[in-house]
Amino acid sequence: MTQNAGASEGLLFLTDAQLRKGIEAMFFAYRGFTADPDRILATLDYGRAHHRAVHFINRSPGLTVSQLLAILGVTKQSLNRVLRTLFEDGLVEARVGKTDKRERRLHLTEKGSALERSLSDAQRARMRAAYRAAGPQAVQGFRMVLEAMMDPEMRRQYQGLKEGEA
Amino acid sequence: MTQNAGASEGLLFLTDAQLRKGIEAMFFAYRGFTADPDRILATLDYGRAHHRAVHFINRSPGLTVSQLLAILGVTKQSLNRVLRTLFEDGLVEARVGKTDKRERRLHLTEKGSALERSLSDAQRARMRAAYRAAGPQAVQGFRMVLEAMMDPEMRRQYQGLKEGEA
DNA sequence: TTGGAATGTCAACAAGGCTGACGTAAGTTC
DNA sequence: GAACTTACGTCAGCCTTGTTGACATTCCAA
Repeated sequence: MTQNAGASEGLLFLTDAQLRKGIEAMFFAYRGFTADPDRILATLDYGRAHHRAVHFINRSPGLTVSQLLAILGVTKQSLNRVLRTLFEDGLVEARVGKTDKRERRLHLTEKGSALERSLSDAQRARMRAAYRAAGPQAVQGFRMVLEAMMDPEMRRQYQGLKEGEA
Repeated sequence: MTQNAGASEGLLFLTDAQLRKGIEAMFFAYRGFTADPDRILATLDYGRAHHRAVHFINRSPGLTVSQLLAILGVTKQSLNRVLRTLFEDGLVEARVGKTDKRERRLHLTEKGSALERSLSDAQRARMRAAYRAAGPQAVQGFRMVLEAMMDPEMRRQYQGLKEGEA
């Protein structure tokens, strides 16, 4: 079991135990991944749903409600509840679409941007630390495996902004 | 901002855009990660909470309620709701501790094992596919980054069964 | 003009978190 | 042996975030 590598191709290490280890790694790491933003959000009476909305509005300013819906994969009723509080609290504003007036283009206000920054700063700090600890090689692999794990539709969303600036 | 790489050591690639890409990778990949079990669970009227419980009971048969509590990081009331249905449905059984009779050692029944297998088969299949697509190198890195992303306490849980067989 | 798309909204419900309070059995300590 | 603590369960109530179903409005497009 120790190192029965070198079998054929590169499928060697795919024992059930190895795979289970990967599964648990996802589980525990995701907890860490959300822990810092969660702490900030809790003090502000927001939840992860707000975080996600703010994140993607920041990523793609001017996106429409239905685009956001597709990214988040929730029902419009669910999203609307969240968006409403973000409007009310002045974190997000909606501008009527120029060509199609039915659309509501979503943008962060200054206040919304500030929250987004504080959340993503925290999350980036952890990500940065993990990257540093693991090294450049590892980061490549990390991204490759995660990308391969996505549903094709989500992979498209992920690559949407592509290497826009990455 | 474009490519101010090559700075010092290996921190070169840690632009905010790169980090954000990593953050989104986690988000979208986690969705894929849970998608297959979720589908199975839905048909059985169970949820992720049940999955998690079953997973860790399978991993460490005979663990106590408080150990499970520590791993899952939820309140006992919350866990109990889930455990109760698992008892009622005959998926999990509790045996009184030998040395300490206050403890309830948790075990999967045959039925519980069957569910666990069906869930983890699905999840492993996806993990296996992702690993294959990404290659051996990548898997190493994937695990390293995830591990570095965990809270120390969780990392201990993760390493608890350590390379028990991995 | 008519159908469908984009959006919002009301209502009701469920899962799965949480807190607080209380109870019981069984170890542990003095 | 009394008193404290631990392991666990339970009742009650609350919150967030997801769901379905139904219905209304506005506007684009054929």
